Amino acid sequence: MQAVPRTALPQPDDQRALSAVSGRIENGLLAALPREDYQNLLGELERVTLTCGEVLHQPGERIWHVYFPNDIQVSLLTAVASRKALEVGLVGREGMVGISLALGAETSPVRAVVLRSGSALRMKAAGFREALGRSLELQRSLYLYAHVMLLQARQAAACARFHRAEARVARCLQMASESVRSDQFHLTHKLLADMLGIRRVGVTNAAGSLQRLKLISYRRGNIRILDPKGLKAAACECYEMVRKLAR
Amino acid sequence: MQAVPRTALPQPDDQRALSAVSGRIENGLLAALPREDYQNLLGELERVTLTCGEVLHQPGERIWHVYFPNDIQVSLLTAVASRKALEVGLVGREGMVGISLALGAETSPVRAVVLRSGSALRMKAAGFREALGRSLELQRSLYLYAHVMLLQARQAAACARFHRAEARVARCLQMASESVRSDQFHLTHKLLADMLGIRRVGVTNAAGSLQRLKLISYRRGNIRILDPKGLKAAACECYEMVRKLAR
DNA sequence: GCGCCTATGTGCGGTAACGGACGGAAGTGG
DNA sequence: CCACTTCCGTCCGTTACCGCACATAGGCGC
Repeated sequence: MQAVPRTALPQPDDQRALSAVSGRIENGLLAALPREDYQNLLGELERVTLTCGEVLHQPGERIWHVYFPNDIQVSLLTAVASRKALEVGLVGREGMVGISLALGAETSPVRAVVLRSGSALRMKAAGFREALGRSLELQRSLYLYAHVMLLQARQAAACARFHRAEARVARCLQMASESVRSDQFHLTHKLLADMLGIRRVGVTNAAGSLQRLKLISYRRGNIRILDPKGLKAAACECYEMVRKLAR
Repeated sequence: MQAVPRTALPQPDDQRALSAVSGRIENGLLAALPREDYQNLLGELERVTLTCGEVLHQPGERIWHVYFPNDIQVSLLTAVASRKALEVGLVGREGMVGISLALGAETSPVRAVVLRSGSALRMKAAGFREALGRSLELQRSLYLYAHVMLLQARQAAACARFHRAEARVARCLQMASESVRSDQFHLTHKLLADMLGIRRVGVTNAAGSLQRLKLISYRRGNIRILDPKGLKAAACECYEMVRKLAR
C-alpha cells in the first residue's frame, strides 16, 4: 500500500447518476433511513465509481466528501513513521467512509483506500453536516456506526498484538468472502500484508499453510475458499467478536 | 490485570456529595459546558471515590453509570481469549468513561479499570441519555470526544503492532507524568505490562534500559522522571500523534 | 526479628516474525 | 512471440519477544 500513489479526486459519472440514485438503495445506512429522511438526502448524493487503489482520505487532511459504498470496500489504515501501516477499520456496503465528520472533526485521522472497485454514493462535507443536523434518524444510525468503528479499531489493536499471522490471514479471508458473498474473490498477498501490517512473505507462508490444510486455494490473487468451516476454525475470533458486541 | 477481581459497584459517599459537586468543576468535559447546561446536569451527578483496581465496566455487560473523572485515571482494555489484554484508551480529567452510551450502545465494548485512585462524578445511564438529548452543547463535545477515543484506539493498534517495548514504556511514562502533572508517580512494572500487553519482564528490561540511560529512576513502583526531554526522545510518537490529530 | 507479600531482576530455551534478496512463474501488451 | 510487470516462493541471518522458573530485595504487620 505504500506504493499506492496519491490520486486525483474521482469524478462523478453523471450520465448514470440519476438512475443509480433513484434505484434500489444498496448502502445499508441509507437503506435504513425513513423514506422522508432519505428523500431529503437525495439532492446531495452523487454516484461515483471508484477503482481499487484510489485514496479517498489522507490522515490530517481535510475531509471533502463522505462516501456510502454500494459495492466497494474501503480499508482504513493508520500509519506510523517508517512506511508501515495497519488496517484499523473496514468499510463496506453497511457503512460509510468519513464518520469522523459526523463526530465533529474536520480532518481524517486515517488513510482510506479503495480495496475493491465498484460504486459509491458520495456527498460534500458541508451538505452532509447540514443533512445530519436535519435528520435525527441519520444521527442515530451514524453514531451507532461510529460505535461499531470504535469496536473494530479496538479489536484490531488486540488482534494485531496477540494473534498469529496465520490466524489473522484466515480471518481476513473469511471476512472478505462474506463481504462479497462468494467463495471466490481477488486479493493479492501484498494487499493482505499491507492490511495486516506484516510482510508479504508472512502472508505467503500463512496462505501456503492454509492451502496445505485444504482450506483455501489461490492463484495469482484469485482466492477460493474450499472449506469455510475449517477456515473459520483456523481464524482468530476477532471478526465474531466485533459482530457480537456490535449488538 | 488478569488478577483484578470483579468488584461490587462503588457506592457514592453522600456526605461529600453536595460540596463537591457545587465546587470548582474539575472534569474538562463538564467544565466546558455553558453554565445553564451544566446546571441541568447537576441533579443527576453524584460524587464517588474510586480506588486503583476497581472495575467500572466489563465488556458485553450493560453500562449502568458513566463517569466523569476528577483526578482519577481509567484504563480501557480490550481482551482476547487466553487472558491477554491491551489498553485501547485512557481516560483522565479531560474525558469520560462510557462514551459508547452516548453513541447509542447499551453495553460496554471494553473493560474499564481504575488506574489511579481519586474521585469522579457519575451519572445513571438513563439520566445521562436524557441529559444528552436536552443539551446540544453536551452532544457536540461528547461526539468530539468519541472521535478522540477512536483516534486513540487506532493509534494504539498501530503502536502495539509496530513499536518496540522500550519505546512504548517510555511513552507510557511520559503520558502518566503529564497526566498527574508531576515528575513522580506510582506505577508498577506489572501494571504497565498489562496496559501494554507485554510481559512483566519486558517492562523490567525496558525500564532498566531507560534507567541506565539516566532518563528515569524507580524503586518499588515509585517512578521519577529524571530527563523529560530524553524520555520523549526515547518514546514512540504515538502520544504526540493523537494530540495533533485530535485537533 | 520473623514471616509474608509485593516488586524487581536474571537466566534460558524457543519461536514468530523481521529485512533483504533472488528466482521463477503467470499473465499482459506490444 | 517477446519483453515486461505482477505475483508468488524460498533462503538467509537476525531480533524482539515469549513462557517459565527462580532468585533477591524492600516494606509491613506483629
